[in-house]
Amino acid sequence: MDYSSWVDTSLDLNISSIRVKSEAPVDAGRSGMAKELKPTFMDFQTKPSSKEETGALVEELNRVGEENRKLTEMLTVICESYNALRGQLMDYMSKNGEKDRLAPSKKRKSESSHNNNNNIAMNGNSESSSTDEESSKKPREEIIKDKISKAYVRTEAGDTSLTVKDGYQWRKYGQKVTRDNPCPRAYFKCSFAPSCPVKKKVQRSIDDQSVLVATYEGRAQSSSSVNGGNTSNDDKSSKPRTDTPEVQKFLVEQMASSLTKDPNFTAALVAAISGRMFQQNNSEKW
DNA sequence: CGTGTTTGACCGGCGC
DNA sequence: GCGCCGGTCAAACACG
Repeated sequence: MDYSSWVDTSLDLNISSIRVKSEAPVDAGRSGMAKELKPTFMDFQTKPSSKEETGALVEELNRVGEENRKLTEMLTVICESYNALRGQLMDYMSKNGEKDRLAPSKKRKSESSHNNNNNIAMNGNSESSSTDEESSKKPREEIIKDKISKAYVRTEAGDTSLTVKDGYQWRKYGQKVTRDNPCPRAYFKCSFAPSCPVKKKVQRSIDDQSVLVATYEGRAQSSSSVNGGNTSNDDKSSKPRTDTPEVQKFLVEQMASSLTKDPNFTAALVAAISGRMFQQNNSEKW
């Protein structure tokens, strides 16, 4: 999936002060970043007084703080957009789910009945799939509460691991070869909190083995854990409390954490900031 | 040494 | 009741 096509990665950050020291003209058409940064570097060669230095550091601190604040705001917006998009997707899936439910299933009786129960209980929210083979031995009330959704993740060729990077922490507790798929199925528990009931199953698609099918089960308990791994199991009747500031903050922190750990994101961020600096330098000059 | 993974054993539901 | 099957447990192991 190409996320770059979804999100405009150009950052409107407050980085203008970075270029304050760079007064030397730069040939934007021909010079690269190394050339461009050279005047800034040279300026640091001249020794400022300690007062000036402190002022510069304070200014830098303020600038970084402002960047941090803007990034946080951006993440909040992204989070909200994500939730809105997910809602639309769920609506769409629920419409399609109606059709799927009418189709007869070759699965075992308990599984098909269970799926129907879930579809009803979840307002058609589960990602309906003819290959859905969820089985549950949970008490009735848990079945009603639990949500099941699927995610399809394409992996690189040669990647034999059953790891789906979804930004959450999982602990593998089992692996099993199932009857209808020669590829082993891995079982994960949410490791965010010991009491978190969310589980995940990951198995390669029997049709396309480069695709991992991740099945999310259950939902985080609202009291004991804020949101450990409930990635997409909410529905209209029981939306996650993303509207509370605490959860908003937690979600933002989670996303920031997972993003900053991603080298691709940091590289993109650096590129975006560099590009922005480059642009602003040019626009100031011209 | 703490944490996460692996893997065989075990358990419970279901069909026959 | 028995066997099959999916799911879970927990001891052993690997790793940083």
